[in-house]
Amino acid sequence: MENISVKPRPLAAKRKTVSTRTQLDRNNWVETAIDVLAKEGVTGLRVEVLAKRCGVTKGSFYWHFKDRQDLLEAVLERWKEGRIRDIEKTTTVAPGQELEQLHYAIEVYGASRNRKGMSIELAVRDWARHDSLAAAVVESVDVYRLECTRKLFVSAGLSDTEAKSRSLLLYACVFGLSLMHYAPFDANPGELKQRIADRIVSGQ
Amino acid sequence: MENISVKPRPLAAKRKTVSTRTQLDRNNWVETAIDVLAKEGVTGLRVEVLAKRCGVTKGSFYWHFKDRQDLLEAVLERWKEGRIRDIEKTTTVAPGQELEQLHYAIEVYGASRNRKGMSIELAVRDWARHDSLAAAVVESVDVYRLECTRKLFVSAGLSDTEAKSRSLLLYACVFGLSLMHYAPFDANPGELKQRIADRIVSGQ
DNA sequence: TATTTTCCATACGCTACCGTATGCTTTTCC
DNA sequence: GGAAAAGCATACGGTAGCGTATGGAAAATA
Repeated sequence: MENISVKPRPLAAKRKTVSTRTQLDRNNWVETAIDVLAKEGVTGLRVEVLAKRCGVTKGSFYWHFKDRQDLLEAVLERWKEGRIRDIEKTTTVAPGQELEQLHYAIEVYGASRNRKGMSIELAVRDWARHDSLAAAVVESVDVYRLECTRKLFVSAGLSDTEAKSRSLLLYACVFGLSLMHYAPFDANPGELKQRIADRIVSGQ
Repeated sequence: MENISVKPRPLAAKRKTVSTRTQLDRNNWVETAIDVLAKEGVTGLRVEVLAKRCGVTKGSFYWHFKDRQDLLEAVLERWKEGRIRDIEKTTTVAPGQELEQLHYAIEVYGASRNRKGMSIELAVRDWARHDSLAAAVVESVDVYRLECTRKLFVSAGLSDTEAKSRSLLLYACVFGLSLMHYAPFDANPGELKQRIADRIVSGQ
């Protein structure tokens, strides 16, 4: 006797295009989550939305994660690690190259390139305004960043307090610029940014 | 024949404490909405939550507003008006007082005082990252702010491009500082801020 | 005072989520 | 190749939120 009710047979090939790309792990989920975080913010980080984006159902999600909070914590942890590595890479420099490196650091954050990175950054910071764990993570990253940049300024010859001030000014300005919409204010934003960067790293 | 099922009679006095403070209008809703916006962000702006906070039900809400979007637009409009007025007040100054006024503007935004205002500011800016109307409002406010501050710098004697640069630096720094968590970075944040403010408005 | 208008409560259907329970495949390991 | 474990689908109950419909109370007006 044949099967009367034939199921649609949701084969693995149905999920992804061709290659039977199954077997998701925590990393895949976290990466996808960070993608969504960049675009939608933390409130867009929904279990069933992520599942659809991964080509599976939430049955899979709850296999890898205890609950939504478990994912959120993993996202924060991963973001923090990535930032720490990035900071170390950006602020490690040969003697004499400190000012160039500072200029470079400013430029990397700005505008077009690293657009996704900045979206994540802003999403996490907004997240931190309503969540104490996220706030703690942001704070630790901030302190680490400020400290690394401070050392660069010190190496460049600035006094200790002035170095602290410049370091804070640098990051405040970088993040501040990223959430302003000043395109119609000036026809040549490139020159403006250059002047601002100079004022942050150069002089006295 | 008496009423078999006697309703609990939800009198007006049930809503607020004593004074029968009924009769909400659009303004009341918008003000409450901005309060919630400051604390929860735009995603916390829920119709039924607002209603509870106003001491009424959503039946009232949908009397004053077409839908949730209608409220959101009213909030944006009101925020914009308030900002424009505030900018005009802050940047209108007697000749010779420009630099003092710029210092004052920086100080007003910073830290403790005007805490709520900055919360709203950040909430609207995050909102603008996912909503084109909010983005347009933020942009118009930004351009107006930048322009007003630019004039102050010009009046203080700076060149036109330098004034633009400083104006942008000022607001970027103000907003950037507001979303950083740098408390453990320095024991004396007051001095740091003072140095930063000096670097923004003074020199050359 | 009677009637309209204003303002709000209540009840309803609908969708989007979360988290759990249960069973079906596929892989792993013996 | 068969048992155990891993990985996922499906179905379910529950909450929160949006918007509509409708009736009732309160205020304005005649």
